[in-house]
Amino acid sequence: MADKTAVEPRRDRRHARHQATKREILDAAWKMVRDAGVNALSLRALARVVDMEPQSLYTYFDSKHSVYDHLFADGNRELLARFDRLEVSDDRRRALDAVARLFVTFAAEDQARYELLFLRTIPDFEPSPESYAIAVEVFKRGRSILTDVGLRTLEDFDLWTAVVSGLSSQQLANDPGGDRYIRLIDNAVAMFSEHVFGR
Amino acid sequence: MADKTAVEPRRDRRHARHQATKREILDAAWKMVRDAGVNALSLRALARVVDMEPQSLYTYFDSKHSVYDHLFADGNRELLARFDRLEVSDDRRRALDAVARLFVTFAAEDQARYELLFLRTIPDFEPSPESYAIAVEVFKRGRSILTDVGLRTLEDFDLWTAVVSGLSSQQLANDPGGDRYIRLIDNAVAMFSEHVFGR
DNA sequence: GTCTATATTTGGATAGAC
DNA sequence: GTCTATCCAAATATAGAC
Repeated sequence: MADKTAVEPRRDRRHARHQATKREILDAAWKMVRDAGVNALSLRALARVVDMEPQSLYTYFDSKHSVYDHLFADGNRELLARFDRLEVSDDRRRALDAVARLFVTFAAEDQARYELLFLRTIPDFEPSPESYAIAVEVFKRGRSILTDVGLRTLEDFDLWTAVVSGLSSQQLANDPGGDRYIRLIDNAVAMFSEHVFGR
Repeated sequence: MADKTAVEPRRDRRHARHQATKREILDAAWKMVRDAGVNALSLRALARVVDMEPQSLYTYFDSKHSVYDHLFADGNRELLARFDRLEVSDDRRRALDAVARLFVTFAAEDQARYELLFLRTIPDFEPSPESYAIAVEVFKRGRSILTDVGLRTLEDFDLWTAVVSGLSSQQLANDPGGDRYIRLIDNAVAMFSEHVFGR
């Protein structure tokens, strides 16, 4: 496929244009789900926002679920990128704190994204294998950081994810836009760390 | 209102019949949301199940949101009842364990109910004041148990709810029907208890 | 209290012209 | 790639007969 684009530059530009429009549609979709909730997304409304007829969206997406699928991939790519940018401290407590903060912040930023990525709230939607693969990468990356700082058993890892996702979901549910639970990260990490590693 | 029913017994029976049908509809609604997710509830489908025309449901509920509202109240009443049945041990660790187990079990039993009660996942739905009052009662009851066992600050309470809701949401998301996170309750309670109260 | 009839809106999706 | 035209199904909700 890469050779073709070298031979036919017009293809390239056409492709780029296509991708740009697709991106524009997805950005609009993000705005919609953020404003009204993941389950309030409709193709008609989406088309209106990007100033198209609803039918034209099918040039870019096979179905509504395909739009969701791209959002799902988007979100996971963003989270993965943040993990990749993370500098993991040698100090265990610092490292754990950074990971927790990264995740809870990511979650708290966007309720809709959190729902889409971590809860199964859209009837009949499940990510395509390609999109799911990104989510698996995210999981692996998170897990490997924690293994590096000394978290050895699955049980400890599960306890960790429970604490971090608990802070995230409580933040979103009880203090959206605030920092009531974000402020607890330090405390929570101390609790976890002391329990698993001792003082 | 109570005097009226005393004077007109027929009213009583009519009322009882009405309530029974209403209950039947709500039970069917529970089954639907459990099977297909909270957002997949439709009045048409609901009517089909209870063998009615969709329009007849309006005799019992003002709107679809009113159905959701009754489910919301149902769920909270059930949780409240379980709290009321709970015998709180004098031993702190035992008491905390019982509360955590009560909640996580309640959550794990029914994904849809959890979503309805604790996540905001239905576009535009919010509980009526009357239904919300029950949720507040639940909160108060949980909070008072924890205060009784020595949990004094809001911060500690928030940390507690984060841990418990974290176990719940992870159980539902990553091991529905299983006990991967339920098995961690003991461990999690130990962690929390040691951190807040010391050994 | 339940029905028929119907209004109204909205939704996802396809065919085919340009 | 975008449009017009259109389909079809489903949704919530109301009016009025029985």
